[in-house]
Amino acid sequence: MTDGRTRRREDTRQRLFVAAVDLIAEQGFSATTVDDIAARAGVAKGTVYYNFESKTVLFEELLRHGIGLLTAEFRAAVDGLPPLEALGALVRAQLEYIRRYRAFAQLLLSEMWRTNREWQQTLRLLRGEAIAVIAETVKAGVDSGELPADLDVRTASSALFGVGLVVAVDWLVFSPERPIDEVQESLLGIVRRVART
Amino acid sequence: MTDGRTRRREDTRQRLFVAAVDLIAEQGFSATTVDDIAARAGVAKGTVYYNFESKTVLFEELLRHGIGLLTAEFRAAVDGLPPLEALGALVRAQLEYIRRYRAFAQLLLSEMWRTNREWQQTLRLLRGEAIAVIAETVKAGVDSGELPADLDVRTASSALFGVGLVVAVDWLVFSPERPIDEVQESLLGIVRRVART
DNA sequence: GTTTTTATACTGACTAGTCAGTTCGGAATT
DNA sequence: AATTCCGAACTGACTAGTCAGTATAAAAAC
Repeated sequence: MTDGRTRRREDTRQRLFVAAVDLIAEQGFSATTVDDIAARAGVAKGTVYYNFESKTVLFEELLRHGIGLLTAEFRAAVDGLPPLEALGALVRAQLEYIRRYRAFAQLLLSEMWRTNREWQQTLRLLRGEAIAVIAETVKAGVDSGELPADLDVRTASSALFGVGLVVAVDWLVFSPERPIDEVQESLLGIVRRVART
Repeated sequence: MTDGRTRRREDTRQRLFVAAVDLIAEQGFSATTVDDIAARAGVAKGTVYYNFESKTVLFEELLRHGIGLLTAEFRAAVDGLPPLEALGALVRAQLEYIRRYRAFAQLLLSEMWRTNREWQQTLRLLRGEAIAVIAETVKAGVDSGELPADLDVRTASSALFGVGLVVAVDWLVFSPERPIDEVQESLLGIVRRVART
């Protein structure tokens, strides 16, 4: 499994992911060509098709990979924490993630609300997995009375997810000169205020 | 000015705008072909190029048109109101707008944070105009002490703009069965809580 | 009030170019 | 020896933009 060959191949796939993420975040899926992706990854075009069935499949696996990481970080962040603190930890984890994988976040934001695309179903599913972690936390908070009882769990969870994404990416794109810690503070402030019973 | 010819032409342009908005909202700018737009508008492809210089220019004029409407509604909404009420009026105006032009809102959300696109500069400028109205209101509120003094005007304004957009579109795409009034209420609730000094 | 002219609006086949995906012999890596 | 990658040529479907020609309002001439 981790012999030289598989490692080498994993490395190529990783380089293709990185190249694809950067380009698609900038230009969108359709405007990004497979030739571009191969060139930026420093790889021949044939290699792309040796490693991935198609451009669409490459993108889908990319989404799976990226959101999988995010979901894992969400799970790790809330582990064992009481609801209110878990909520803060989620915001921090999301921003930490966006800071690290800004291009992927930008890509997510741009492709998340699309309809009528081949991979839309995949994206919807993955989004659900990430939000489920948030929803569990919110539900626990509402059940235990630490969060307002009138809070609608599903709405609040997806709103939280989307708002973190939009505020952080907005900052990165339109005010990149500012430290992202400020986003974190103001977002935490907002969430805390809203979470007050 | 309003003879048969100009009216007919205006009508054609309007139909092209509507067709383009719907398709681009669903598929994105690059994935939408000029043939598609023409077909949906019930017009020959040549007509698109008779009325607009290029696909990009059509899109830019569409953005100008759409955001111009939004900015005008913002201006009308805050007119003469004291800061706190003006803030609520802005939220309501934005949601009212999104309810009416949902495809345009979806399109905005998807294309807003792109970089390296020909029309990116235009979009950035237009976004600035809309946010300026929000910023004026927030600034007046901070100056008069009705809003927290530690509120950063620029950040708060763009956050408000983005959050309204993302929450509303998220709702439209992922929970369209719910009445949008509920979004308005919960958004207003959030803004009110955050605005508390 | 009818006919002729003109300007405007539209048409759709056509061109020139692009891009996803294929193919495959050979080179490099393990 | 087997796997992985290279690279370059090729195909076929698709797409932005063009342009010569048509239709039709309104204005001009009769």
